[in-house]
Amino acid sequence: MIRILAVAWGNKMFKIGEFSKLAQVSGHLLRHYDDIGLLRPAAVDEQNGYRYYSATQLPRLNQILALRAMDLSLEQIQNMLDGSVTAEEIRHMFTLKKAQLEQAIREDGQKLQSIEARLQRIDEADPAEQNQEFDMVVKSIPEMTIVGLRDSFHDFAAAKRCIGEMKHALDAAKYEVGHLVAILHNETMQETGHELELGFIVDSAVDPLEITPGRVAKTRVLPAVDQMVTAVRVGIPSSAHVCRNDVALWIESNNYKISGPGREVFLVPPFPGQEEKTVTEIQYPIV
Amino acid sequence: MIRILAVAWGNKMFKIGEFSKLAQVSGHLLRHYDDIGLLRPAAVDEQNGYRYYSATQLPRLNQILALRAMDLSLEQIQNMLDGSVTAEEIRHMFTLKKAQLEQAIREDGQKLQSIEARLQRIDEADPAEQNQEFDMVVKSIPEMTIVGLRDSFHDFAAAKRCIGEMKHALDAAKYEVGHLVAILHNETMQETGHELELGFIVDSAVDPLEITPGRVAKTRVLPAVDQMVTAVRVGIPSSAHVCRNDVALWIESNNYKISGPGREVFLVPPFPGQEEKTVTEIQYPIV
DNA sequence: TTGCTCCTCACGTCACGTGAGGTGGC
DNA sequence: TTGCTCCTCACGTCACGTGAGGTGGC
Repeated sequence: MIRILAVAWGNKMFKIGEFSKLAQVSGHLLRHYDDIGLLRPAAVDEQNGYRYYSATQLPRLNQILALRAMDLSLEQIQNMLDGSVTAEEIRHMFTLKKAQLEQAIREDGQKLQSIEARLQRIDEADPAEQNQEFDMVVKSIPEMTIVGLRDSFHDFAAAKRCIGEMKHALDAAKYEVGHLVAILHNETMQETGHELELGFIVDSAVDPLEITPGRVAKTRVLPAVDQMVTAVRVGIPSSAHVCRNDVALWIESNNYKISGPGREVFLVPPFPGQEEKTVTEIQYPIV
Repeated sequence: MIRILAVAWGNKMFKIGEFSKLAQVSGHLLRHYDDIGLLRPAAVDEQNGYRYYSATQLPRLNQILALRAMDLSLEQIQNMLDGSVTAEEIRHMFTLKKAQLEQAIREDGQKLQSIEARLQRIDEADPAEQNQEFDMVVKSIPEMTIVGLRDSFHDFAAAKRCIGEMKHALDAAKYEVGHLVAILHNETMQETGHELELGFIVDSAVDPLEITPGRVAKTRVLPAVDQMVTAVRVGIPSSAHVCRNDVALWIESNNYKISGPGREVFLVPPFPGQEEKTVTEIQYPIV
């Protein structure tokens, strides 16, 4: 009697529903693993296609689940269990996955910080003034070449005049130029006495060009920046400091630090009567 | 001349390629956002379907990118920018996302720990003995009812005898029973003097049943366990302590703590001559 | 006989990336 | 004219979940 039971138990096969309950997984998962060859049932009824699993397959299923819980792909798991990769390769897979997880955690931490900063600003903001949001985007900016000059400008009008003269001279010399870029070389964001570098983006170096007596526009290569906070605003240029303040605030509350001079790229430059249509991208390199 | 330029600039439209370079995104992303209505081009050529974007659309694109960088779905972003959700709902979305990110970070931290533990074991292991791996899976176990008894057993044979008697009595009483469960009530994993609870899983409560004079099997409800480490092994029961050691090691190196008595579920019970086919699931509740 | 379980498609998920195959613009 | 850019499908990604529609087993 006992012996009969023993044999029955020893060969006991589970239908997919029973086995899935044993292992706490869905039947669909088991069918999926069968489809991709990750865990084949111990037996399949030829007639009706029923899958039969043995309890001795539980360790393998658990192995799969354990590796999956470490975020390995099913393909990686399959290779590991098939023994088609060496122990050294397995070690490498784990090391790689470890690095990926560390990266993911860092990135999620960043996201978390921006959300926290955002929530704080929502709570602080006067509900009446649902302020025009300047959303910051961090991106990397490649190296670019500009032709221009660096000088100290007493006020905004002086800079504007210089830009006009420079554009005029460049047009006269038949140079094809791109966007106007202003680089803010004074650390403090004060209203007057700006130390600015003004230039136009060009494809390749050009010869120095005298704008007015004593003022010469030269080619300079702006270095690539790996992490640049970026905000685009539409509006008159003289109100730009408001946006710059927002950028500074954002940088602070997202735990970054400014690592170099800021730039302003005039995507749509200011023109008489159309100043409010000016489109500027404010950029600050950060770490 | 300048005025003409001004008008030209003010209306300047970018083809998708130019605009995508400005914003540092792929053309495909822009087409996708057009398709789902998230960012429609300022103009579309009826003839050839060319998309034309204005620089004034950059702020919106940047908003999208900024929100996307916080892991919000495009659908959520669309609702936020359309103003079809209230400020309060927006706050809620951020709060929810914050919680999700915190959760993800915790989970990734766990995964990281299991991988680190695994790497350490790979490095420590004797390369000769590519040891039979017992992979641990953490899952939650629902409440279950068993009929059985608790006693102190001097050795394994005594427990085995008791199980046989119990099964016999249950069969005689025509009770349908499921798997055999052993609950290990002594903290130290010593070899002798086990304080054990032995029982069979049943669907519902049964009347107390006298097994041998003085020994009565009673119904008891095992509490559900939220986090249970689980390992399945195939092999003779008397070597189970090896696996239990592995479980303990795993628990320790994954920074968990045992929070209650361990269980052993005999998925395929030991039978004479078939002991090596025994399948056991070892379970320990953890926090 | 009646549920219950099992089966095999086939589509949906999420935010695009990667071609295929073709046309318009300078 | 020749590249270059643009267009619209359509499929792939990853690990299943969710039915649809039908059959076998006790």
